[in-house]
Amino acid sequence: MTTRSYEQIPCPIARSLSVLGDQWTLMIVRDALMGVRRFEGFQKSLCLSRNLLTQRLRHLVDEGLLTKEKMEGSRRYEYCPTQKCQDLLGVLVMFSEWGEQWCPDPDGPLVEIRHADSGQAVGMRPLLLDERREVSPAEVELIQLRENDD
Amino acid sequence: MTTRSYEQIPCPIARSLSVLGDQWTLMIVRDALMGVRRFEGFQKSLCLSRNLLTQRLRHLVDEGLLTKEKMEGSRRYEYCPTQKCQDLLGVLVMFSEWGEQWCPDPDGPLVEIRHADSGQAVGMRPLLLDERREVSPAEVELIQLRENDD
DNA sequence: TTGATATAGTTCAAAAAGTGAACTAAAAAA
DNA sequence: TTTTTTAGTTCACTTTTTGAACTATATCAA
Repeated sequence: MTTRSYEQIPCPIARSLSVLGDQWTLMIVRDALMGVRRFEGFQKSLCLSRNLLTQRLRHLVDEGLLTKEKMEGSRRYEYCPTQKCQDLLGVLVMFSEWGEQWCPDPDGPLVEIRHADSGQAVGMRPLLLDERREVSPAEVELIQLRENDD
Repeated sequence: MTTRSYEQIPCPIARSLSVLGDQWTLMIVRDALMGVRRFEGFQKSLCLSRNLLTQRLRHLVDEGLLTKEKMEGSRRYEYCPTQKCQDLLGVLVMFSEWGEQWCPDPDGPLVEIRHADSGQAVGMRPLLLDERREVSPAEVELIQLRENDD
């Protein structure tokens, strides 16, 4: 299902996409990071077929992005995002920024990225990691260090 | 092909993924941003079937992420990333950072994100947009403003 | 100019994956 | 206790993807 040819390509982007790069996984992660916890919640939010949802949730649990935990005071389970999953927030924020810019919703933004404490607007911006100084996205390069030797 | 049920979900992440969220599109974008320009280049780099590559390149041209341009001094064409495509660099950087952190390559990083002028390491970090101040990713929230009413 | 090779696709059959609807079993609510 | 909700499973059907072979230009080399 989510194990592709490009899993072999020695590149962190390829490795990420071999875990996340199918049609539904990132949408499930999105829901999980917005607070959805249960099977029916994901299914109603995304309208994907129930057997696929079963597969995808299992995949996310196997990959350590969700844990299936017994709910307190109940015998039912809920799917909780792990740190590995929460660390995808930046990816989703970038998708959101790109979507707002290049395929805007006529009714205005639906999702907001905010600073939890202050409620201020937050964006992901390129920063020189040692100086902690912001630079223009146009000055950022993606460079492949070695050749893929397979 | 890349037109999904969640295209209807009024969310910029969903809209982005309805354009980019299939198995190969983001890998083609990755290649394009690393300098690949031609059909055989993408095909050899990614080892995807040629007919799918044809479809995906057409899709990317239709969506305005690549242009098919005549090469100077030749009658052949090349696929060049547009600004819309270059604006996906931040998405790829986030995938790369996540991949390095959570599925590291035993042989060390293969892709580097650098400041073009100085060669310094760059990362995408959450910034309060008005103050231009960096905040912790843990303090960033993704909030859905309205309900999806379909 | 000719022949060889490289490039950019197309075509098609087989395999894999996704969809949608119906069904099941346990848990929770009335 | 009966009903409803939840969390799946099953299965037939459709769509996508794969892989291999084929085609038609374009470029190169002699």
